[in-house]
Amino acid sequence: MSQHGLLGVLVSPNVKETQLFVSEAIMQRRTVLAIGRCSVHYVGRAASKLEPGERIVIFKADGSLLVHRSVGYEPVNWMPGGDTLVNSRLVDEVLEVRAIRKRPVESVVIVFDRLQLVASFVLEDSGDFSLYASELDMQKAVLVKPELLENGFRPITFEKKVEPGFVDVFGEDKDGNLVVVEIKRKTASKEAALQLSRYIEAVRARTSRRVRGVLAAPDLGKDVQRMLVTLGLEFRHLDPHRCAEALVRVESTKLIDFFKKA
Amino acid sequence: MSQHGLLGVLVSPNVKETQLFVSEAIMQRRTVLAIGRCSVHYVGRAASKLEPGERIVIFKADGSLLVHRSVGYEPVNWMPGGDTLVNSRLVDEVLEVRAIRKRPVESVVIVFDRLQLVASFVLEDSGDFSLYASELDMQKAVLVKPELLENGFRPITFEKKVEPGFVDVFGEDKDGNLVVVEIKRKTASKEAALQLSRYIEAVRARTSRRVRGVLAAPDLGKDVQRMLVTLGLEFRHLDPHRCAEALVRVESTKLIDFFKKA
DNA sequence: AATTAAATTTCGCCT
DNA sequence: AGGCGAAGTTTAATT
Repeated sequence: MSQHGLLGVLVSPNVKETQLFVSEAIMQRRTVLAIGRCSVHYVGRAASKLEPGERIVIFKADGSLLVHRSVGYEPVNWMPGGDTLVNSRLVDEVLEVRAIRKRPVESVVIVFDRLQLVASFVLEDSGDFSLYASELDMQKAVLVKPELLENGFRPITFEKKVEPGFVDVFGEDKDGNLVVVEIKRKTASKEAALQLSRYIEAVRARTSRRVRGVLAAPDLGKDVQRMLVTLGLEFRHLDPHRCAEALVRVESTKLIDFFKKA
Repeated sequence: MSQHGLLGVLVSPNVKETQLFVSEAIMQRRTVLAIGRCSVHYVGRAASKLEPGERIVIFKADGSLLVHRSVGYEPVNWMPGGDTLVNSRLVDEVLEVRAIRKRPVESVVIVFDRLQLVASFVLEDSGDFSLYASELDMQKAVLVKPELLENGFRPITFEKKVEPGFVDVFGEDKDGNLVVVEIKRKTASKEAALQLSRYIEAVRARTSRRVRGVLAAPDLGKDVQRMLVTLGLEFRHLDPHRCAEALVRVESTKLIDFFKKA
């Protein structure tokens, strides 16, 4: 296993030693943390200017960059990774770090005049990240546990291409009727109802069987219930959290098998 | 001025001293940085699990929290600030940090079993942040420099309510025709064209004068040019960057005066 | 409080 | 490479 962990720390360094430290660390594709007083200029899709102040700056191995202020979940300035090039230099007693990328063409320039803490790392991180109950996960939950939607429901396919777009889940109910299911992980809007209605028409054009349309979501938006009645569609409550629970109870191997045969 | 800057650093601390350090720093509303091996569990609007690995974790003064992996601009886990409560405790030789908030009810639990660097700060940051060339700024740019849109254009109002929605800019051209302008800061879509078309109809219903519709954007989406021709509308190239430049050249005082009389 | 529109949205998937 | 839609989207503005 290659070297990893904390590789170097500078406490209250001067600008010159910081430049040497940072330029080497970035060249070596390490993660660099810099806390200090800086100003930031961004030009690209828009343009922004951040006056001097103390911030946390992170330079990652993929070229991505984050500038964080003392409050707020979102970075005040940033640069996505990928084709971003980062380099640093000394200019008149200050440290200037430039990050530039093309497509879209944009650049972030950070100028430090005082540093409080600078560190570099190689983060060893192979841990899996799994997210449950996205819209896709809700589809899967209905497939592996159809009673979440309705008793006796038997799914046939999912993400099936029908002309106007995609049907989330397609199946049969206990009486043998075709069922088209549109799943939303948030409050379903009128657009969702109209979308489902278009699907239904496309399906009905290809069969003489009775076709039911079910909008499955945790909630219904304003006036959508009325619209569903008008369109001859049904609403079914579907809770993202219960979908997540249903998925957790299924071993991933079984889930993989299910989707292989689906 | 109150105490600020770097308040404490721990290099490769054990879990116990980290818990003491972190709990005190969070209580004092300081910014805390922790780099170490951890796992993360999130439950709330969705649910996620992050297996152990080395990450950068930031706890901010407002309760917000970020977990960053070695690559990628976005945090793998996070918590917005506001009503978030953060606390930490020792559990079986590991450090557990919990962040909980209501509305929406969600929680992030981070478990550290090894730390590489821990630090706390008070970030002194009063520097202004200004962003140029948002869609609103593009409207302003056209108002203070109408020739950005077209020679002889004279703006009358902006964000004027017309029935189907809002008109971005409303004015007259050099021949005295009414001009309705819809501004988009990105590639204009068909929807933008239809939106403008609806505006135009609403305006025409209230006047006998000739009414021109201009869609101003940096670019046109697929087939939108054809749609504009069909709808009898015009396209005008409008560059966000040039709008930003135009705004920079206008002193903020003059801009304020302009909008007061507008 | 709820709905809509924008975001330097990002990110994925499909055409 | 471009377009469409989802996101633990977030955020701000407006009804």
